[in-house]
Amino acid sequence: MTPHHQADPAAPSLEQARRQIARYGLTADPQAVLVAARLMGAGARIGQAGEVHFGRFGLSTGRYRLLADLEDHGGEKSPSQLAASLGVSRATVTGLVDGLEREGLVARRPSTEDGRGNVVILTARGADRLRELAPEHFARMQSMVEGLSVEERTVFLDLLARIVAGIEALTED
Amino acid sequence: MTPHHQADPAAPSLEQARRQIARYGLTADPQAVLVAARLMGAGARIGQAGEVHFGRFGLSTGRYRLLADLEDHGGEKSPSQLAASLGVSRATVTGLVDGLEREGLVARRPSTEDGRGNVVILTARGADRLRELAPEHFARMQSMVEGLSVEERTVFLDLLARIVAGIEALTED
DNA sequence: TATGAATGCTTAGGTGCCTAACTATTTGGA
DNA sequence: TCCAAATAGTTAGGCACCTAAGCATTCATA
Repeated sequence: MTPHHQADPAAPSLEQARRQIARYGLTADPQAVLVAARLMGAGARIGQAGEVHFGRFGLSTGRYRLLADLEDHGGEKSPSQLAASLGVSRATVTGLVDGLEREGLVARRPSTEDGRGNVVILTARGADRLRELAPEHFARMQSMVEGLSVEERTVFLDLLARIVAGIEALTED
Repeated sequence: MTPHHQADPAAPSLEQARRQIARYGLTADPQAVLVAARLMGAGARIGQAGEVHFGRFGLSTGRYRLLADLEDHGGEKSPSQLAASLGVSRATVTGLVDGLEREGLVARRPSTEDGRGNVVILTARGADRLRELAPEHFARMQSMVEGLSVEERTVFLDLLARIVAGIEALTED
């Protein structure tokens, strides 16, 4: 490793934050900005790693979440409900269901109660897929946070929740 | 708020984690799995919020990062260098530069040293854009983490770095 | 010196996510 | 009762990201 090796793009330095703030004569706290920047970088990293992880099982993060949510609800749910519980738009659910249906992991049935509505059901093949990936999935999830003790994980959960609550500062107004 | 209001999709519960693990007779630690799941959810949330945030200034997260990186290096850098420091593929840089060039925020010039290479330069318009968005950008970044004290932020940075180091557990092998 | 390997960038095609607009159906109020 | 508003789902178009494959140019070496 040379003294000038490439810095981790997900981990901007405090110096960098200080420099950026100074350039425009602002008064923001460099440490606070650094935390925000690191979190954004970590978020991107985690997202990409998640796609690789679920890709092993022929799924994506979105498709896995839809499948798991379906299983958690007796294997049957409307697209609108799925959109609400996954926190994505209905259009995204349409796309996810299209892909999962193509692979036979879910199926669409017209709703018996509402002529406008559909119901997405988990097929046997879909349930199988979830069962097959579970051991490796949970093992890897667990090893990801193995660098922290139980106490540290508790602290982390608390701090993370409080920052997540602050995310709306980015979007509000 | 009703007693059965929709749970935050980014915040799965410990109960949910326990249930999923139990369903397949596994022995994973529910708390560890919860931390991993919450982090993945937070990552997605932050990513979306970032797009909204930068969208205010006619940019995206990727385009902002490219612009800021360019400014940090004297306003001139090759696509390959940009890809390395942003942590994305060269193909992605091509797309980002295409968009930024269309809006006149950067320009492409052939490299004088390497006939194969380009140099991306920050235009005056691009530097203006960065200067205009800086006050609001840093203010919002700061408010995002305002729920934490300085000491808590330090702890958070440490814990986050150690979990980020564990991300490769999701991808390795 | 000539040629194959490495490098720089773009293109093509895929996925996920979004918003906005469109169709079909249901619901509710004048 | 009837018609407008709300709701369910899809489609269309956009952006960011990826990998793989394609050119062009430069480098290294036989």
